[in-house]
Amino acid sequence: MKRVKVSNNVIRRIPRYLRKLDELAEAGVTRISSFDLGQQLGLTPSQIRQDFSCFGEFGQQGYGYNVAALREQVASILGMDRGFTAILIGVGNIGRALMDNFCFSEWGFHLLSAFEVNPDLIGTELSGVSIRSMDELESFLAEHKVDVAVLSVPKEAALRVTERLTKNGIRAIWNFTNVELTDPNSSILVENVHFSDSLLSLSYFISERKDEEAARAARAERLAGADK
Amino acid sequence: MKRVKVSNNVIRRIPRYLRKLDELAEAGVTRISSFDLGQQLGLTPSQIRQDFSCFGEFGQQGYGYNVAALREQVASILGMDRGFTAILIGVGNIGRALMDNFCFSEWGFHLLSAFEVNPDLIGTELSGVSIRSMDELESFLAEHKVDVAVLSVPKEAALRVTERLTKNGIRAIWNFTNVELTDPNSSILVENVHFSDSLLSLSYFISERKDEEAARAARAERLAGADK
DNA sequence: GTATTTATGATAAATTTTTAACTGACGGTA
DNA sequence: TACCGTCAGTTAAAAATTTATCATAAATAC
Repeated sequence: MKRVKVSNNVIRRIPRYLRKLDELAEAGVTRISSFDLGQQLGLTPSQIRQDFSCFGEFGQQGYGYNVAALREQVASILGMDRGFTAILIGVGNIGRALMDNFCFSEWGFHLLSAFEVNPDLIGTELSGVSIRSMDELESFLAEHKVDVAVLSVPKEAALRVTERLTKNGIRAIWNFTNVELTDPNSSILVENVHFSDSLLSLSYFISERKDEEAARAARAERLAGADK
Repeated sequence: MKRVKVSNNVIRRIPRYLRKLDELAEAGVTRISSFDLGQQLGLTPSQIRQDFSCFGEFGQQGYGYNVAALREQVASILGMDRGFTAILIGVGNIGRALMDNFCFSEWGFHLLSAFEVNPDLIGTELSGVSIRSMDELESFLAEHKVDVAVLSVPKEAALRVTERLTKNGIRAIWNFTNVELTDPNSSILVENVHFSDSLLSLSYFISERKDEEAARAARAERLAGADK
């Protein structure tokens, strides 16, 4: 597969393509043009063709894209076929929700184990994944190749645990804590799921809309006043 | 406050500023320059000044920004002082995690109630928030001004619930289901928290890094071969 | 079998976003 | 109180991203 330097914006769109393609396949759609795909995702056909062209030529002139074939290409671009492994740290509410509801294998990941400090949980299983003591973390990492650590510990523990992880070979963290782990001069990959950032963005957009509506109302008011 | 059309990229950075400013305040820092703030966030000073200039003049030449004052400005930009209200639909794992761990009020939101179909949960409380039957949804919405619906129902229910919500006046959804709700020709604001998208982006970056390392190793190999 | 339509991939243009440069206000200091 | 250095806000330049255009290949219709 072609692998030139691809912009961040493109990469953030690829998972959306995957999701849409799965949806199309399920609906029995076998081919789709960049135009129709764009319609469904709110993107221009140009952008879609440009995005895919970063990785190769997956379409056919006069036909469009084969849904199943493109889906496989996209999955491969994202590394879903590489058998990445993960461990989860912190079986609190979020950790449990992930273990219970989030199907790691559906996205190409293998969740090897979870780690906890709560003695009531240690030794038990959740969705077929064993929960180990945090004391076993280092030895486990020494024995297994782990690509990603899912960090779902309380805020206070985040930095301390991160240090233990990186000291023992972890080079990618999926971060559910509200702590900014991203260290500019570190080679650790950190992917943040900051709930608060997301909600605050939404809060901004709602505010913006309310302001616009208020301004529109005020204009209408003035106009009505000038009329009489 | 100034409110020109601000790009999406800017808006996505504002919550990060808020988080960092809170962190600085907690550490006792009272003033900060765009240069230092940039250092800590991995952004250029220019970009930070440019971002804030979309909304007004919050700094002082020769001094920098007052951390506490800027924090309040940023909070106001995001609408945190507007007293937005929310309800939560679906007290499954994710819903429970949000009610338990996510402090809505910390971000200016008031979580009025949750809604569930499971009879065991209906009538109970979680973190001081009452759980009502889904049957009461319409009447509740008729009686309360609700700005945001937090959608944490199973995938299958997502579209059906969304329709009920929008039919009853909900105009903003914080979506935790893995369903693409965003309808291009709708005025409903949807903010998605797609775990899978996030993980797959990380998966891409890990793949990219592995490929680079493999390529580097191969080059070194060839060089060593040419040497002898 | 030929013409016509469809729709890609490549290239070019337009737009947006980011970065750099500049001006001048303010604070610190002697 | 006058000087110097700092640093915000603004303007301009550069870079990146998105959109439009075009040439052409494949599919479909006749």
